[in-house]
Amino acid sequence: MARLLDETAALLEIDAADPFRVRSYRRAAEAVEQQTTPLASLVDDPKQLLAIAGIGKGMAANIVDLERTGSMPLRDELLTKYRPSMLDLLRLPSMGPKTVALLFSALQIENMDQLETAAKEGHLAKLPRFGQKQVDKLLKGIEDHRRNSGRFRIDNAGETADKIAAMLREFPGIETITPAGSLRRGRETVGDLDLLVTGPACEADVVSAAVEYVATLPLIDVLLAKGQNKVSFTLRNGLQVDVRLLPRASYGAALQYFTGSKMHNVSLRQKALKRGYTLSEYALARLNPEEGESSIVAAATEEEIYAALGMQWIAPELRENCGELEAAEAATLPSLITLDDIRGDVHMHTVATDGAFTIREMADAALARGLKYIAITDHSKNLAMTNGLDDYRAQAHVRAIQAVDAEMEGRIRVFAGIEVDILQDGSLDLEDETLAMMDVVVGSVHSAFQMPSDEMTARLLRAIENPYLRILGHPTGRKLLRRDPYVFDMDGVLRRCAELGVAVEHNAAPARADLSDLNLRKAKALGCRISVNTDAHSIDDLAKMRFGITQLRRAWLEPKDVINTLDVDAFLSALRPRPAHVGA
DNA sequence: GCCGTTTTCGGCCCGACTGTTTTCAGTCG
Repeated sequence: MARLLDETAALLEIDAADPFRVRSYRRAAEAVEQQTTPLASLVDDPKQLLAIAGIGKGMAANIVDLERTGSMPLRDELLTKYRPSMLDLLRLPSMGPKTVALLFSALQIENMDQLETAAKEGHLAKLPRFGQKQVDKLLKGIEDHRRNSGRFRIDNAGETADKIAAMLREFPGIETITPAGSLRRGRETVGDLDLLVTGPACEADVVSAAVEYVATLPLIDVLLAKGQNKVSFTLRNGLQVDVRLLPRASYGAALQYFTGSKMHNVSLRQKALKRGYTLSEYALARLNPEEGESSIVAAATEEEIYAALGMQWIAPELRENCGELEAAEAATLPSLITLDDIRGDVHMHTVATDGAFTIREMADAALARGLKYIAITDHSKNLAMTNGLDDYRAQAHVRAIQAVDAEMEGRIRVFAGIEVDILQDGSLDLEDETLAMMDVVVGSVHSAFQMPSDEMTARLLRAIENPYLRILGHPTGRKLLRRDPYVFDMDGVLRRCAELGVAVEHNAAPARADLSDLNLRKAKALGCRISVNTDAHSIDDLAKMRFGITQLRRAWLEPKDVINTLDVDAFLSALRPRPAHVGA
């Protein structure tokens, strides 16, 4: 529904509608996307729809139509004038609604193939604002779009940011480099990289030399723009990088501004205006300064700016215009979970299956990271390609893990576990006798392609009834940028997990970002015990915990919401109790 | 199309860069 509303906004824009009307459709799309209760249940009660900020009478009617019929009159009408394929064109660089409308009215161009043909055959030249440069840029844009229209994983973008930062630091007088944008906000993926740079070399009178240095970095594939203090370029993998060089005095304002999100900033600026200020990327300033009074109120740090607006400083992960501004005004922001709060990591692999290190090596590495307990959870036999453990090997592996636990002499506890496969019918692929030996049984689905949603739901519901299963591992099976999540009744499964005391795992590895922040909020609301684990296959993977924490923070989670923050004894008793007949 | 300590009309965030417009429109973040 959010996508349909967003498309309608784009079509309205192409139709040259009132820009504020367009914005209201965009706002409604965002509001719809943020809902944690199914819209179907709100449709029958208009009061609940109208209670959502950004949804008024007209939009509520649209939402009811979308829910009941899958479309709405305005969208249908616009689609008789324009084509859905024209929306793809908006993704090309320097292509906005006006240009798309012009191309359609003048040359009947309605998709990317037609645009490419027209560009190559020189038909564009007769249009206003279309010189050779514009045409070249467009052709390059089409090529890039086909090669790489996706976003980039946060860990890969982070590594790239580090690499560029190291090069920038070579320039004398560049001191501080901070990634902003969605990387700083901790989104799972980023569309581009925003790097803010400051230091003596960035002061207004000398900045041009530093700009020149940035614009000639050897890793640049295409230089897109070079301004007084901004350089934009793409890398060979298609990632766009925006570097901004700013004086110290306004660094906080710039950091706030370029961290976003857009909707957070728009709301913040509105609040500033109501207080008689104007906020830009340079400063928070008085609208009408008294004679002889400086207009600048705050600019050097983010803390000053939020404080001057009567707010607590807001962690970047929360800046999505999702209630954080109101909470900051009321001083009721949550004390978000941090990496230091994490004491255990209970999902990892060793050389016994598809890991790269031994039990002892994993334990030593975890100890070095300050963890108090871990669980070794290698694969079970159904994952033959990983050399998965059958009952006999799994039982021997338990004894090997217990031996390492003894070797560690209490410096870190090493629990015996297994990542048991949940089969098609919802049963587990090891005997109860084997599972009974495990401290931590993580149940995971490893094959669910094209399984209907209701079968998948039944499979998970049956699996979590097994009394030995203590953690539902990477529940959605999602692999970011590679695979769609398994589709099932998420609410129903989470609710049953909460009832049974089965913990739900948030897999910290960026490639396996399982529970989106939305689902994490749902899990919390439904009373689930949430466990964050790295699913480490090597000692380096243990560092990925920080990406998991970022997603937890985006879901407004505090230490008490995650069981891995507990001491070892409390952690074990937070898990579903093991069946009584196991004995002492 | 939404919204209200300026409440049913008249506002709605702010600035930089590009290209080719000789004064600024369109795009972008």
